[in-house]
Amino acid sequence: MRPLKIPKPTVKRLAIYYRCLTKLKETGIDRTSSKEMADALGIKASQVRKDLSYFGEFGKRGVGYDVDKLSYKLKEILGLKKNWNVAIIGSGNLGYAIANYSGLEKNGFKVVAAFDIDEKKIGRMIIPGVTINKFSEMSSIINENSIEIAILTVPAHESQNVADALVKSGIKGILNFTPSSLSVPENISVEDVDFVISLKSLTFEIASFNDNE
Amino acid sequence: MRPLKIPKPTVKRLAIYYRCLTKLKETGIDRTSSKEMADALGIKASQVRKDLSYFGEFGKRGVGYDVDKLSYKLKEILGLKKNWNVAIIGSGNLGYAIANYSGLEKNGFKVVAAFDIDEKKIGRMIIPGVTINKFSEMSSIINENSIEIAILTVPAHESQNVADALVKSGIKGILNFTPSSLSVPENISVEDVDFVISLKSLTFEIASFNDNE
DNA sequence: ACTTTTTTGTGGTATAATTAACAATGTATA
DNA sequence: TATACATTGTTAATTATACCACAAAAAAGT
Repeated sequence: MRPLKIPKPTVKRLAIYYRCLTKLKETGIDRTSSKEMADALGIKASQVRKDLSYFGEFGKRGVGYDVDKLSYKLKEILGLKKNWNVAIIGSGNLGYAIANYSGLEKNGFKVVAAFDIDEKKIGRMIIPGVTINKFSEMSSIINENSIEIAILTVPAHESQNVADALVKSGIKGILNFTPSSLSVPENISVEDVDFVISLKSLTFEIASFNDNE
Repeated sequence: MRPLKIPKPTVKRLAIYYRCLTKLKETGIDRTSSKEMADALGIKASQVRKDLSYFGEFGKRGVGYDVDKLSYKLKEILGLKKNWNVAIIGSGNLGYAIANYSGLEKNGFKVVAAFDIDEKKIGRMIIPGVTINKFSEMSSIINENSIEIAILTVPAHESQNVADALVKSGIKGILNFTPSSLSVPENISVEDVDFVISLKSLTFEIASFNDNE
């Protein structure tokens, strides 16, 4: 039982600290400080310490943090001590690209199933060893493979229906690449990844910068 | 010259309202309200009104908003009245998937150039009519085609170097798909899209939910 | 042993974002 | 025309997040 309410931005940063520590480890550095990490990430040292303080005391005053130890703690906090089986729902270009992204395996996420509605794609492999299945088999395959996370890359107009089916199949979290706001029960987590929205934030900033010069 | 400081979350939501209005338009609805939009998006009506109020008065009291008019206003605010030329930097799976994503063209973003370091890829087409070029040609091609936005999908260890080159080439904004915090001059906008971080937010939530039950 | 330097963890403060509340305004209708 | 209802724009209140400042602790130097 952990502290009840952790700010969302804090969670995102914890994942970023974890990545930062992994990089330090690779570089052979085994001790760091809140300042060093903060500078590398373009944030304030106090922010780093505050974020960590929600979960315990991981450093030594006057010294800093042991890279290995802090890294392990964050791994634990983020739920990354186990490997996660994920399914790709919608095996178009984007689904394919994500399934083949090396960062997934490297971070403990294993693509163990893929689905599509297109008859032509059924039976093909999305990554070596993982064939694309029909939606009708989704529920059973998700259960048989203990898949807890779905990566949703279907067309927008199908997203809510598919999400409903996923929830019924017992999925715990959805990484939503579709441009729809999904409604799901409150015990199901959804994370939206919407790069068109990000592009438009970009155009807003570029356009207003020009306006203001 | 517009109101100086608009909250970042507001900008993101403006883009979401714009999409919501586009959908309403397609459905043939020509009038809406802050409540209707808010409910569709799972937020509060007062949030919608507050966000819009930074830019003017677009509705009629007692009545609501004209879908067409508000949609046009948001298009204007977001800098979407013009079409934007974008370049794909790094033509791997992800770059390919993004270049071929129909949502880009639909929203006024045109992929007019692509780049890669891999000799085998140079000369191939990333989308019909757009061939992949060497990095060495980046600067001239960006200038000749008035490209203001770069979509960065190179491997992490190259991202800062490439970003520096992009800035030198006169790019205005970078959509950063790499897991690095880029440092750029303050007149350059960067938007990070990092779905591994989002995945880890998911595992955090799923794991802590289990802990707390 | 004492002083200086470093850096953490944290309580309090400042800033930012969201939400509520309501007067102002427009529509519908009896 | 008067009354009830709907919905905006905006100010005020609340909540959330980020930042600062400093005591506590550890190490290093004198």
